[in-house]
Amino acid sequence: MLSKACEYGIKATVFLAQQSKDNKLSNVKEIAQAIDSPEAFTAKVLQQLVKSALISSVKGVKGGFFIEKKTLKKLNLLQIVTAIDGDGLITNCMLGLSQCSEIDPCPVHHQYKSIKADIIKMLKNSTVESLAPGVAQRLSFLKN
Amino acid sequence: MLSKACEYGIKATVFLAQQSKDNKLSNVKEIAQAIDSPEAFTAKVLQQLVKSALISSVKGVKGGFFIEKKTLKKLNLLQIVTAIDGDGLITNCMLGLSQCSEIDPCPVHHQYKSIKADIIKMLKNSTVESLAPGVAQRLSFLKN
DNA sequence: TTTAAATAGGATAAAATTGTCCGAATTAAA
DNA sequence: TTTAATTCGGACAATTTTATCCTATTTAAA
Repeated sequence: MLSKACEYGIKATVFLAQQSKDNKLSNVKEIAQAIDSPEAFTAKVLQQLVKSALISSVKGVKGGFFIEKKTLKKLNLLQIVTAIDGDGLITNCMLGLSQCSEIDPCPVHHQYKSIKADIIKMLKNSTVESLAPGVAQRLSFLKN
Repeated sequence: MLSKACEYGIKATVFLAQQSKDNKLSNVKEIAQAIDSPEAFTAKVLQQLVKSALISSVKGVKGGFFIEKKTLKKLNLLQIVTAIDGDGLITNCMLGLSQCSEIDPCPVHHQYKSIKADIIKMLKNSTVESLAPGVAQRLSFLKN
């Protein structure tokens, strides 16, 4: 469903949402530890998210990553997924047909349509701000 | 969501369901053409499905693949997905946590739960026998 | 001004997935 | 009985994804 890069990206961003509420910066090492991910690979993913302007970074000593207050209000998982994995989740046919549509559907097009809509709705409704408190209160987890 | 191998496996099986109703065998070349897939790779997938006993094969001249009448009645997409991709779709957490459960959930566990259930239900309800007629009548397609 | 901590970015490596090739075994038909 | 069409199985190759490493750049603080 989601690539590893995307999984890390989501977890990192939810972690950052937590920290950013307290105006804290987090560096790659802290983030990778918090979400139990490979440090260097996570760094690449974070760079991608910075380039996509979903998160922000400060270079140099005492630098790190954070999410702008303004961004925090609106940032949802669909934005992260799209930034990292592209829009395949939205556009791809379940059976991989390059042209699968209402008119020329694959055999499961109609059944899959509503599921895909639910996935997108779920991702869009999941703002990182709404997910962060659960993690802070240890009601949900970013690692085992 | 599904691997390429799995996509080919599903399409091949739906095609075979069609042919098997007329007691026709199909060889790899025919199948690969019908579903627009790489021949040698498709052969591997078909071998996997034979080993899993979801489809059958006849070796030698005039040989090929087919689905037993008995099997045809019950064969659904979940069986094919599980045979090729394993049970990851059923067991995996959306964020890749190795231990994600009702008690120790990831941040999207509860939201994803019902979607996952819908996907599984959809796959289980999609028997190849139910999908084949649409393809035969050109109401749905296995390739563009 | 020097040092050290941090992000940025490029090159490379490892692993997984996707895809190809070839020879062995099987079997219908010439 | 030979031939040719076919599945089967192993080895290999290409591509993509995942992951690591190293150097450059930035910048706060000693």
